[in-house]
Amino acid sequence: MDAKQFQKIAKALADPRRFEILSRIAGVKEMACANLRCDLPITAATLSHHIKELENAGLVEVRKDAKFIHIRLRRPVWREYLAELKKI
Amino acid sequence: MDAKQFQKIAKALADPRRFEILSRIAGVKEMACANLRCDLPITAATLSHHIKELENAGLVEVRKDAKFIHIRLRRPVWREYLAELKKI
DNA sequence: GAATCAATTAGATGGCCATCAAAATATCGA
DNA sequence: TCGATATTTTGATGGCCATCTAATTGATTC
Repeated sequence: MDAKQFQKIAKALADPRRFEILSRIAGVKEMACANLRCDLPITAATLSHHIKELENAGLVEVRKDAKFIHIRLRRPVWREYLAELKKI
Repeated sequence: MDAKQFQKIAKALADPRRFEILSRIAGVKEMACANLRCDLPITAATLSHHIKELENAGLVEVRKDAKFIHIRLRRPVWREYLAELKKI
């Protein structure tokens, strides 16, 4: 993992909403975007923004299924990030 | 570790300068503040600000020795943070 | 006591970003 | 085709924050 991605991930995790999203999708194979919105007190526009940030950091991947999108944690990237932190 | 501190740490890590500081003091028992400034392209005021943020997040502790201050990583907190991330 | 060095504080500034509302795009069902 | 639902995009706004300069505090040395 290069420094740039590491930095992006750190920034992505700094927002509580994004961490919440990560926590939720981590427990399942994948999760519908609309499903996420039920619990989070944010508009669809804001959620869309956060998902893009997570995707841009390489932390999640998105699958489009007709009207819906499904988000999935990229576990190898997550593990790599943890390993990077543990180096300290 | 409560959610508040977890959040503070995540935010503290999001700034590259602060992560750099952490990386450096992690390798030694403690490090003089003036020593840190040698390598970082920031003013003393900014460094002071960052150190306070790290302290506020509970990540470091500071020892004052006459004119100088010495910074030390609080390893148990760091370990706790990693453990928290690993829960995901 | 004056000069010097380390660090902090105060105050200002510029940029980034989470958020929203509104409009647009896309897909489905009737 | 029309309306409904899901998501994205656009544009705007307000707040937070990294950074600086300048002034201040505290400690040392001469």
